[in-house]
Amino acid sequence: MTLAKPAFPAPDHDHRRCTADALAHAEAVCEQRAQKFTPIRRQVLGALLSSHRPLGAYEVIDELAKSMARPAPITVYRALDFLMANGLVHRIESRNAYLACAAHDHDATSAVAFLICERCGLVGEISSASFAKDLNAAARSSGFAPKLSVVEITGVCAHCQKMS
Amino acid sequence: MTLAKPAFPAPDHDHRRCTADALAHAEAVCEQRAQKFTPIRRQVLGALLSSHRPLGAYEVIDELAKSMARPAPITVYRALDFLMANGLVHRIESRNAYLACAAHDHDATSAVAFLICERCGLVGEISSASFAKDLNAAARSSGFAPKLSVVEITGVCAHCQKMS
DNA sequence: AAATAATCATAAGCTTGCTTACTATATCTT
DNA sequence: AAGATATAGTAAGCAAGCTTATGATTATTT
Repeated sequence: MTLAKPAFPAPDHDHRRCTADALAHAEAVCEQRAQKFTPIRRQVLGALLSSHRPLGAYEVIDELAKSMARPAPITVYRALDFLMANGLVHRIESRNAYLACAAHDHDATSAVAFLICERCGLVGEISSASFAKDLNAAARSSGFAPKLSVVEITGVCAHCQKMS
Repeated sequence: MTLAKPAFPAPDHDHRRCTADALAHAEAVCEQRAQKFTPIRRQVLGALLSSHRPLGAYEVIDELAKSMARPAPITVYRALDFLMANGLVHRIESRNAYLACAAHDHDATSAVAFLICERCGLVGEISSASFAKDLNAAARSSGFAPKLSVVEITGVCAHCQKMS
């Protein structure tokens, strides 16, 4: 069992830096692929990066409205589509919400599992090659050819456990 | 790796019986818990059992409308809540849809993974103790206390693979 | 029989997620 | 400079998921 990262956003982490890193990473990815990291795209990613919580599309709109003219839904959806296509944003299916990708290293193909804290709402990513293998093996054993896996685990994060 | 069941609904399975079994099981569960298996609850479960596809709430309404006065959304939601609370129906988060539980044997706590065929739309359940263990272990290794896992795997079922 | 609790019906409405259609602007290519 | 392409803005709207509020029924308890 090999875990990629500490996974869950610690309450005392350097969020300033974490945001800056993510934006820098996004820039790098876009440049590398000759994709344009336009102002709205940057702003939408910025909105998502402002917390480690998944935001619904309308929450993103609200967030952006604080610093610019309220964007139309379509504008935000286009940006979200772009960011997802480039692996910079994940969609959390169980919430119909979007989350800035925190793991700047996982390849697009490997399965990612999300840890969603039901207390604070923060979400961590774990990308364990081992459970993905097991999962796919279990699926295949009944003749099923797996493509895309959604793994979302709700529970209580380490920090919130201490608080109780 | 121990699989509980063949998992995916075969195209030629005895659906008549499969429906009857599920209804009988629901009746038994409700009686055992002194819960009332009322007509609407039965009908909603029946609607879901009519296919092995997850149905949205409004699809359930449409289905029921065929054999009775069109029920209001609230009526269906109440029945769905009841059925889910008693483990007779699952919610497929990635589809905002509901599925009659096909595995009448898994305990409420054990993780269930859904196999969703993107061709025929049918959904199978696998309840593998082994991957659940791995999943939980991976989560716990970062101090996270997992409660509810959503595992939804999209792909192509054995039957649809043969058809291509 | 009366009171309590559970269930269901009726009616209305809100929110969110997402789309279609069209125009304008910027960027890149030739 | 002209045309093509990608991106974004404007305006409008739809559909689905779900809720609130209230009153009627039915069952259960006392």
